[in-house]
Amino acid sequence: MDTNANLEEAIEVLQQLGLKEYEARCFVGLSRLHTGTAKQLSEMTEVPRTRVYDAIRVLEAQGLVEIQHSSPQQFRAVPLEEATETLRDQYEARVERLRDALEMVEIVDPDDEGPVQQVWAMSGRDAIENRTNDLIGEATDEVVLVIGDDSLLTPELVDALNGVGNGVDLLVGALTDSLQDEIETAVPDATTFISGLEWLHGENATVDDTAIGRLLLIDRSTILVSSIIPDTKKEQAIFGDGFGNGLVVIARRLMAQGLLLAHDPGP
Amino acid sequence: MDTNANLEEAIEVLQQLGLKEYEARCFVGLSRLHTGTAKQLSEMTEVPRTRVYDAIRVLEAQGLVEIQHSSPQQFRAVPLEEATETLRDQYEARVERLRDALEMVEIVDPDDEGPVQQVWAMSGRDAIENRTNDLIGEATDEVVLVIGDDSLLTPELVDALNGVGNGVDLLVGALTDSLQDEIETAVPDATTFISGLEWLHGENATVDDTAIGRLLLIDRSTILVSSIIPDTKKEQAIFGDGFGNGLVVIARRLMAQGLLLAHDPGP
DNA sequence: TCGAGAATCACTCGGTTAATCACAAAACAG
DNA sequence: CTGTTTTGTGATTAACCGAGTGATTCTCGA
Repeated sequence: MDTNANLEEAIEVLQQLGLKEYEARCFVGLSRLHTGTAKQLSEMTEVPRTRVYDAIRVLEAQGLVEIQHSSPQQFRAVPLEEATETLRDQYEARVERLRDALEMVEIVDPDDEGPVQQVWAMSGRDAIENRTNDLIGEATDEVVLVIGDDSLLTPELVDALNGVGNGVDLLVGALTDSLQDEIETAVPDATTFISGLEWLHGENATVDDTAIGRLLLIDRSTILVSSIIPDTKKEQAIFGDGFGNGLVVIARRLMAQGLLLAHDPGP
Repeated sequence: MDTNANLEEAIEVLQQLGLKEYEARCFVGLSRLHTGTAKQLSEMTEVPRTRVYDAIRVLEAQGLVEIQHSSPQQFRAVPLEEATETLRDQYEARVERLRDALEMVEIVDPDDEGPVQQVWAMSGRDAIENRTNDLIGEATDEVVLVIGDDSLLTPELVDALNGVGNGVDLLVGALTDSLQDEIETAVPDATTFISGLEWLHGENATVDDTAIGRLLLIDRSTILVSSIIPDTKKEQAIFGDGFGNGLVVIARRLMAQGLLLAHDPGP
């Protein structure tokens, strides 16, 4: 059995969550021992015995393990559900504190407003998805969206699409029939189409090894284009704002040539 | 105005969330600048100018800032709501991964079951609260709960109390009339009382500067007692399991003397 | 009382981060 | 076009923190 990979995975994630290596190792060690002494833990987790105590103390302070003050001391991990819930609580509290602190502060000097020709770059799947959904929520006239990968059609995206105002046209393109079907059932109000942009496919990728992930055009004045690096699966996006923006102009031209299959705005 | 404290708070929390000092400083700097160059940021945040670029790159990769690739480069922070949402997503994903990995692994050797005389120590408000709620959910006969501090009566606790099975007696004690009233309206099924344990009050604290936070007795065989260090507000608890447990025995004796005002189980 | 294991403390080593410097490239003024 | 300033990158040094190890004190059972 490959339980070992899971062990390493757990240790790694715990470190990402802020634990030190010894602490992480001790916690997963206890998770499978259910109850153990420093000696047992040390043997199982390869943590020097003398350091087990420090690690456990930290874990105890975080509410992840319990200590029995006998001799020898006994340790045991909190049940998994409790542990994850506790971690979650911790995090929520932190994010909340951050929000409050920054809200109190965001009052700043509104300096000059730079040129309108702005193209911003951002990356990270979650961040791009959040931005996408936000933008859709702010649309007042039209949303054109092309989805380049099935995994991008998340419940949150569906919610955002279904939540647009009444007068907003929804044009959603997909690359495959099956994805188009999915969209049609999930977002009944949307006009769907199969994208004419064959270059969205990874198979047709040119020299640069990237595939288009999303293409979003809001009210013909804001655009977001994301690409996905096939190797790392990382998503990165560029984001243009303003009617006169170069990117936006290009997008409009694409539409005019029928590539995005938009209908002309009526008289 | 004391906006400075908020700045520091934000920086500190961001570091707890895994960012380095420079990254945190740059992010809060951008949060109040809304858009700025490396130079501006450097002056405002005391981050060496030449290091701003690295920090920003990391932030960009995490989806917290956007970069405009002009010269000079312009940076701007993602809107606060998006940022917190992104951080939340990140964290949720991690906790999820942890849960999955540990679930695959928790199959372990069920060693010997030690003595029944077990007293475990744990600390951390969230962890203790989670344990409290779990224990209440597992009660089959009786729940005796004394709440020593108003702030401990959380919505989750109320849910747990209202969610117990039908045959379970609920006895909830408070220290003040007002708290008792709160409990009565929030948990109609509970029999409430004013605790006769005056020593729960912080005012009456003895030499050791601690006040009792919660006292929980489940089915007369499991007990949890928590105390709150007045200085640090940290909560710590001891937790005893098993009918023959010394702690539990003490608790039952307290009840027999009427201090916990339990009714005797009928014939 | 004594010895063996248990627990704590004090220290070294190595890697990471904070901080500074040197330099190349780009923008800008004249 | 040229020299100067600003911007961006890379290399280098210094301070810090965590991983690993040994010495010391404590606890328990014989």
